[in-house]
Amino acid sequence: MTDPVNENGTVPISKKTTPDRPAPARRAELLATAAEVFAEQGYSATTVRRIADEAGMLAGSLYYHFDSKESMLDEILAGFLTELWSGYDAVLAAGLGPRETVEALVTESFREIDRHRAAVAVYQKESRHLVDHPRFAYLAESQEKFEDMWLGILRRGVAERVFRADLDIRLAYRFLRDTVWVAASWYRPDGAHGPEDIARQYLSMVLDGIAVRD
Amino acid sequence: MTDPVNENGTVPISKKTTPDRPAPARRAELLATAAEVFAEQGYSATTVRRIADEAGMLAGSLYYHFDSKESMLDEILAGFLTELWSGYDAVLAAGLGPRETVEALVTESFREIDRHRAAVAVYQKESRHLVDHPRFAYLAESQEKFEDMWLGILRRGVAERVFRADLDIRLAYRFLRDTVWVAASWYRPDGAHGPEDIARQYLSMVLDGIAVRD
Amino acid sequence: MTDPVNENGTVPISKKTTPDRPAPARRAELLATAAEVFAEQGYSATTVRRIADEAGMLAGSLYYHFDSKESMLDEILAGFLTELWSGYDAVLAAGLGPRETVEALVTESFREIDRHRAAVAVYQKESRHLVDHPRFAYLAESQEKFEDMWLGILRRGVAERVFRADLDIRLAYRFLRDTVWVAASWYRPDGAHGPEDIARQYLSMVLDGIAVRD
Amino acid sequence: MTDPVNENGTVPISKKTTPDRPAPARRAELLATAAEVFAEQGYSATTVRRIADEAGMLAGSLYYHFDSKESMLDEILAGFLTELWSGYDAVLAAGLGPRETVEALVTESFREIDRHRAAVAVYQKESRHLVDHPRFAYLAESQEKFEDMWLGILRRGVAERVFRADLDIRLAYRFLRDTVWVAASWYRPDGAHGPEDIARQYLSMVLDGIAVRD
DNA sequence: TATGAATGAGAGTTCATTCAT
DNA sequence: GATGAATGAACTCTCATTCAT
Repeated sequence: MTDPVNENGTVPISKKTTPDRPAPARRAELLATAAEVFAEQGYSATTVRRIADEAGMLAGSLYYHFDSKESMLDEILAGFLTELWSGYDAVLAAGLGPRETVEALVTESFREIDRHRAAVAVYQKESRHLVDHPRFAYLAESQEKFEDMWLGILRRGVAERVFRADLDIRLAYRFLRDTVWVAASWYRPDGAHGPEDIARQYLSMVLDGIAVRD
Repeated sequence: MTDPVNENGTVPISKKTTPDRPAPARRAELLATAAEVFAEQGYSATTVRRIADEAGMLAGSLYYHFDSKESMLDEILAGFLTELWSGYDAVLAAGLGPRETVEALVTESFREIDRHRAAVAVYQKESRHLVDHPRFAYLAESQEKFEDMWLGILRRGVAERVFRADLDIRLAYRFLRDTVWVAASWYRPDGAHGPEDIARQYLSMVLDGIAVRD
Repeated sequence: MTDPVNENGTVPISKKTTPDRPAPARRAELLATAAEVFAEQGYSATTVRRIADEAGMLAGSLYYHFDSKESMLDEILAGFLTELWSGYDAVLAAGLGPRETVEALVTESFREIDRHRAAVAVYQKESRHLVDHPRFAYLAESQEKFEDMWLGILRRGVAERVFRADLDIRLAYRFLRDTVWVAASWYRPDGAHGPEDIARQYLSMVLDGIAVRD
Repeated sequence: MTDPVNENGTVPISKKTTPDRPAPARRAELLATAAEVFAEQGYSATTVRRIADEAGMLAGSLYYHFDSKESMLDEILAGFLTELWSGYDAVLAAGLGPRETVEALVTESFREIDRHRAAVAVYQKESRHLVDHPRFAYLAESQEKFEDMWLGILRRGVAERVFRADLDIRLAYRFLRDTVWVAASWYRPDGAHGPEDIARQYLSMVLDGIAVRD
């Protein structure tokens, strides 16, 4: 399992009291463990002791690595968003047409689910009631950026007669957004088909529907 | 084993402090309040004091009406499922074709979201990690019934050449299931269009896709 | 089962806010019920609701009859002591010899256990940590009187060569005192032998020992 | 089924938070403190705060060492019984005559009262209503063993013409049993005479009575 | 780096008690 | 006389967090 946090510095806000020096590898492991437990039980229902158990240490020992339970959540979410947007930005920079952009973004999303399922699931579950919390202001920023991105693509698609003109754009946006991310709740990377496979099938349903064409 | 929830919402809760007859109105109010708070903050992050505040009473007073915080959750979820299945069963009994059945079920789901948004949101958020809990065994039963129902309809639809033959049935099932229910997280009943409206647009996307037809 | 409280007025201290008028019979029943439950579970572990359940009413309804849970305990203990001392005083007034007085007192004690087993058991269990409580000052008074009485009898018995001269009087006092009252914990009035029977056998052991005489 | 308590005081408690090895000393101190308070006020009337106060810590801190208030009680009682039976078994193994066995058992009992007065007092006060509780099933087992032991000795003593033939064996058993243990309620180890002293005097009364011989 | 032991705030829950009806 | 609903204080217990070792 790889590390959900990237090279440090791009992680927004998280004030770090713990020294920069000691083993970033251990941190990463611990964050992965925490994400897994958060995903399974929910952030609030997860005890710091449970995470420690899973990591083979005592609860207090986690505080050598992290300021608080909340800062673990922070790092997990920020790491996820940083990585996700780095992928999205690359897609957007490619200057594809609306349909191809949708395809690339959805595929990119499934790849992220594949790589960091737990982090995505945590984001799915917790982001809604975290947006009001000052520390997690970047969630609201990201969501706004997300919304702008999708609405823009959809509008362009409609304008270019690639997407249906009778769509309620905002509804279609929510449909797309949710449809992709809830997959994090059931996706298991050891499945038969990889993320690109699943993305292809999802896109087929989303773009062309499940009904046969007359 | 059949569903442990019975007719009309009064679910078989283990110990009931109050008899069946008196003041089901107050109970219902309190459950609605609890559902609202659970939906907003998550079950675990919700304090019983918060629910009581919202209901204009003291925390301890809730225990005149309910055994525990958990039993409130239980009643909310069981009540929701009871009502949902009563709607679904009526649809299934109507003997419609696959496409019409899908349309009716999705519409019915949005009606349920419209009537009991909070309960649906709670179900969305909490059911995953509750299935292992013996008390909530009926969740697993319901989910199985749900899956069987949808897989059956999809298979029949494919057989009758109403749905596309190239679908991964299990994937399509998850797609349909999640797509509908996540709407509970953003739907607000005071919106411009009612549940039937939204159902119609969702169905249009799901059945025919968002892309223009060639 | 007869009433453990006697004609009112001899009951020490208990301030009564509830009217003197209404049905003293019902009070008596309720006190008997309370004593039974206190005896079984201990005063502290007994909930007022449990007493009410046993009496076929709701917890709040008890407060029509009594000021508080404590005042129930008060009436039970005071009633018991009043009755006990009325019996003891009669014995003491008879002017018997030491051995005969011991026999009469022990017999009287077993009669009290027979009549009001629950009250006696409550006294056994609770009196120790109640003596410091101002409301129950009469317990300390009674115990002092009790001690004086027994020590006097024993000393007289030794002086009159009725009791063994090598006895540690204080130890013998405790021995006699405890020996009798703990019987309340196992005595059941429906047993084969009545209180006089048991008293006789106890006395035989206490006075003459269990070993055969050389 | 044999007694669930094993050799040397470490009783099979269900869930233990702390491993067996470290700091059994602190546990023991805390248990002694708890036993003292339980003995004084009764288990139910004792708050966990009070125990913590007495131990110089905060209430919550107790839960680092013990699962619950109940598990403290459990350890106290099980520890007491373990030690008691280890003493009793040694006596029984010695193969003494009935009178000498009674003397040795009573002496052993007073030694136990001397060493663990609080635990014995707790046992005295609480065991009666705990026997129904599954967790404390070993109390019932111990009581049965106790009864069998005493009845056996008494019967043998009668058969061997050491004890009086006219005794009601069951009554004599209760007499012996209660007579010894209630001493825990007043015994203070700092008294003039040690446990053997008191045992000797008790035995003298029990075996030969308090009356002078004809 | 990690542990063992503790803190302190706050959670869910209980329960004696009150009171309008 | 009794009920139904609520209060408010206190209780057991949990848990994130701290810190000397």
